[in-house]
Amino acid sequence: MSNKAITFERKTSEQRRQDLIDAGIRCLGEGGMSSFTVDKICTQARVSRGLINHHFKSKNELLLCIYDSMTHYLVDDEPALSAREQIVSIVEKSFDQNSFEKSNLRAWLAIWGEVATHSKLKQLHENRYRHYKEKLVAALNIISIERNLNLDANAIARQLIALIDGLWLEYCLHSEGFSLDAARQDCYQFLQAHLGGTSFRCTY
Amino acid sequence: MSNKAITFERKTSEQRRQDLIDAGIRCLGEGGMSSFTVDKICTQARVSRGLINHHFKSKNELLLCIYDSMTHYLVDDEPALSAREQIVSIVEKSFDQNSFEKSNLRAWLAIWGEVATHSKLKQLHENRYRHYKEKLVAALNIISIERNLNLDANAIARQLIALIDGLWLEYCLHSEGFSLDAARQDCYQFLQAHLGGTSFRCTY
DNA sequence: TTTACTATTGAACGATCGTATAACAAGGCG
DNA sequence: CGCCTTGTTATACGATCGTTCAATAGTAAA
Repeated sequence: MSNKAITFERKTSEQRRQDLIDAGIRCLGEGGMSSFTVDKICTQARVSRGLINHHFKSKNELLLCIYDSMTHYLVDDEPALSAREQIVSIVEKSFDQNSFEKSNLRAWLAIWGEVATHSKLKQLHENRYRHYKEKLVAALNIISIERNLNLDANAIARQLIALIDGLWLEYCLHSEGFSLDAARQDCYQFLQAHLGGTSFRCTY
Repeated sequence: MSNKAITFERKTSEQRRQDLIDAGIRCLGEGGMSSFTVDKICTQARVSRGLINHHFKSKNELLLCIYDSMTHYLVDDEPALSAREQIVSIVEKSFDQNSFEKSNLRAWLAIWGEVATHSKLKQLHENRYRHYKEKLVAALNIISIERNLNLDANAIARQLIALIDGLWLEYCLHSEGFSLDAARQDCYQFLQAHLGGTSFRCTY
């Protein structure tokens, strides 16, 4: 009975969901939204086609779960950090070796392209973005008060986010002459110019 | 004979190509790459489905022509302008009322998502980008020499492009609290910080 | 008017899309 | 063992995808 031929691998629902999420991200990274296909996702996950609709209500729900999975690392708060450390943490996470990788960036690009269209995805994205930006603005305001700078925290946050996303975009679309360190330095140089001092030149 | 019922409108091949290009851009703007469908494009262009493959070798060739059309305005050189004026021109064009519009941005986003995948589109995009960046670097170098600044023109160009694209992206994905003037000011503030003086604060 | 050419339509094709569903396999529990 | 729940496969379905092609409408030249 233990030698009986096993025709398929059986997993926990949660495990299989994660498999499908990972497979979906890989598909998005390889061929964008046009590769985000039930067929291709299930092939990637080494699973029969019908399985997606067993673990997810629809392909769209899978996409939402994928977005959730991809943004999860941005949400975990570390309240123990100082304002400056929080900002540094955001920059470092953005250009971390793991996340700042071609296929991951392409997956992001594909999702961004859908955000404008899908209302639920848009809503989810706006919530994440708001949380992300508010965190940044709060940290900037603390620094502004600490250093008596009278900053326009909102504008700086907007510019920093734009800079980070723009650097991602540039790296994703034409990586020649690009490096993580250069991107990091671009951000710290920007922060230094606005917040003064050498407190952002450091390596973290 | 002049009163005979006209069953369809006949146009020049060139005119019809442009119609299809415009329709394709509109589709991309409305629903991203998943709305870039022969059916929808032809409906937009008020034309029968078969016509795309008469005027274009394939849907992919249409996409390349669309990219060409969308980037055309970036390529036209105006050698009469000074270095500073060239940079100002780039910023102004980027946040011009016509190009900086939701549906246009969404079309760009959709195309960016495809660039990573399609080799021909990627090649075309890299050429355009190289030309664009070189123009910027050259102008920055001139200013650097004029003002004795010893700039890292390459880094500044990279950052400025990232800032512009990132602002586009932010506006496209969550436009709340965004304005063209704010984006323009962000760019000029950035330039002022690096190039000094008040020469980039001006209105153009 | 005839002829040649091109723009246009509309139907058809095979392929692939997302989803629904029936049949089956595996494991827990009585 | 038999029953029940659930993970999994395989197939089928209608819709839509991009492309091809024969037929038709309009225009310009002969």
